[in-house]
Amino acid sequence: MSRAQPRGSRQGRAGIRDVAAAAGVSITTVSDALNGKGRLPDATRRHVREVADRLGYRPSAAARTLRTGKSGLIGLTVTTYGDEPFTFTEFAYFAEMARAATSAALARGYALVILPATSRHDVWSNVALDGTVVIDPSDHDPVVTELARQGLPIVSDGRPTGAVPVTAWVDNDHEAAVLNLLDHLAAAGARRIGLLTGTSTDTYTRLSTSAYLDWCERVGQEPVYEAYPAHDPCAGAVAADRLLARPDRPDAVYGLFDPNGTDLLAAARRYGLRVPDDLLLVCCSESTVYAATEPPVTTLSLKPRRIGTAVVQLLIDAIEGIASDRPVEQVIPTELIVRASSQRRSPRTTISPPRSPSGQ
Amino acid sequence: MSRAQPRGSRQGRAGIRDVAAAAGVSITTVSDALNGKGRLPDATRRHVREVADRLGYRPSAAARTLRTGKSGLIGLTVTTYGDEPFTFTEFAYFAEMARAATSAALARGYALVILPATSRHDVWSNVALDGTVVIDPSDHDPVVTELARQGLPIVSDGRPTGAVPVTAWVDNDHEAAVLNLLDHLAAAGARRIGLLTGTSTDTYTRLSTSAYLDWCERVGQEPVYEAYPAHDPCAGAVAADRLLARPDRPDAVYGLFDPNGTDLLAAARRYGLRVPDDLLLVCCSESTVYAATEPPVTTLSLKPRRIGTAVVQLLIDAIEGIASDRPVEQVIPTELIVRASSQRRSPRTTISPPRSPSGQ
DNA sequence: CGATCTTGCAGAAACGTAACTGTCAACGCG
DNA sequence: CGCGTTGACAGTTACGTTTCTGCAAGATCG
Repeated sequence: MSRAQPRGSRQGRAGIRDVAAAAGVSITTVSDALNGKGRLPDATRRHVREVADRLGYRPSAAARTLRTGKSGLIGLTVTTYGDEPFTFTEFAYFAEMARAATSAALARGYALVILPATSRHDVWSNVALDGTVVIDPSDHDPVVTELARQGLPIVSDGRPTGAVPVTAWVDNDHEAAVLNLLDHLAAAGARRIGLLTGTSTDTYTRLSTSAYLDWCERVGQEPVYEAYPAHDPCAGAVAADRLLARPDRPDAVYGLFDPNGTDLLAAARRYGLRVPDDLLLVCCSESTVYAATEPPVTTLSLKPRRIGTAVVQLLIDAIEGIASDRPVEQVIPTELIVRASSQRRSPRTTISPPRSPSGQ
Repeated sequence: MSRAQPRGSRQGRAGIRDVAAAAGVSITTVSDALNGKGRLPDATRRHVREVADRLGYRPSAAARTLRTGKSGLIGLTVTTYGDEPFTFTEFAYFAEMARAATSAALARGYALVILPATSRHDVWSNVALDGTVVIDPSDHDPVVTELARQGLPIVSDGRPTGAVPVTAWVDNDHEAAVLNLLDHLAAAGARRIGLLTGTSTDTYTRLSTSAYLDWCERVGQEPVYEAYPAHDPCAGAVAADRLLARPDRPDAVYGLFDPNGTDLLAAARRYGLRVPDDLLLVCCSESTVYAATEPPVTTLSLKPRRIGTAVVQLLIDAIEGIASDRPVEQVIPTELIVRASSQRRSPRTTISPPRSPSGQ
């Protein structure tokens, strides 16, 4: 008894052995009582729990992680375009997605760590992760490669290209979404549909653009598009202007990125084009501002909340070794929220009461 | 796939003792060589480093955290309104702030963990934090109290009210910002300024509203305001409509929340009010869409990037015990971005009678 | 030339927890 | 009455680091 004396470390927080001493039991009993593990009478369990509460005992997360090999942390990696750690343009999408992902992780007892793909390696290796969500991984992302080499589960938002070794992925059917959207515009009377796209090579931009080109070829329309670096908001306004200034000006435009809607509206005003009478408009956005613009703009929603939730569920299933019935390759349907900007005959009166945005 | 098993005969990844064995040195030497700690000749350092690389050795973050007591993780706590883990309305602000915070943390070797204030306690105690950023802590936030009891540094975005024990805080001078903004509107010709505010009791809403009331009393104007639950985007549109439907309709409005600008623009159109001729408009927003609306809307920016950076710098200073010269209570200036919506002389209007009270 | 100092490294003690392996009494059973 | 069984714990080891202490061998010095 005198041998196992609690050292003079009264300074720090109460440890498990302080609780054991105060409760008059062994460390094992405390651990079992608090974790509901061993076979103990309820009286002992209650007693230990009460003493632990009284001492304000909190188990050390580091020690638990070291012992069990599970940290309860999952990484959220964001691809980067500029020198900033996050994507700027897709941020409404990312924000919603991250929000849903955090929510879903939390519900299962995990926390999310934000880790830009370009971050220094020492930061990555300094945090114990149980797995990672990767948003739109590039072809030979060194971070993903390294994580896979460590044997960590990886789930990506966006289907992986090339040899990216992911455990599972979730994505929209971008091609189908674009084709459907272009058909919608054509049905509304568009004769020549233009595209506002990006110069980067991420999957979303690439698939959407090639779907547009395919569609053009199918219906025999000459492609009319402008590409700009999507991370630069000013470049988007300039590109919108350029698109409407072309001699072969389109009578309908689809913008791939969130701010394209307002930029195109502004450009249309500058050229005296009425929307939707002279120009039909659709853009991909998760923002609710397009419900209240003049006119309201039809948007394509990628359902980031569903994606964020699905990605996290798949990842945690993989971490916990659960043989879930969820498919490891999930395609989330998109939603076209049709508003006045893509309908030739607008039924809206100017005095209609505000409507709640559909979706969700 | 990659089953390059070093001769350590250990099942998992290579540990420090595998490196030591492979390099023919002791564990101490490996640790010192990799961390640049002890006194070793460069030859040994290089050799150890090379062997570690060859084995793909990554030190265990959990073990390091357990030993050193530092995890390199800082929490980012977000107050919650609804059942979702994040604030919805202030999300543009939050997104920018979180982005800057992540960036700043990363630059100093730390990573950010997103932890909603309402999360279950076991998640909080399951992650080893070195400190926490708290956004707009409420009066007796149990999470903050618990973290403070553990002796963790806490820095808040928004000055703490009551007895919230924070190490430091960063905030805007909301009162000054609102007063300045109202003066700006009055100088532009506003006779009766309305306010679109929230029903929640967070510091931002409270301070801004009381500043508005103070200003009204000072200049002798009857307050004209509508309050709505800020987390509900639909309620915002309704409240904007109500505000302009009042018999004592204001000729200028300040909206406290991000979507108020587009909602007010839409409401003004419904009532046939021209902006800025019949109605001056300002809203608090970090969004760039207001540069491209019709007309462009004057916005108040709270400078979330500066706040996020400042908060993280203060927190890491406190964690590392650096006696920095930074003040522990920082006030970040706001910026009023003046656009057409708050200026009476508009180049586009040709024959507008000044202030015709009712539209149509 | 012995005493002291430096250099270069090895041994071992923590860090706080979870889990495996005893131990000891009470108990049922043939 | 002997014997396996079970309940209720205690002892101890291992997780993978960092770091404090120790200890030879060579360098320096009075």
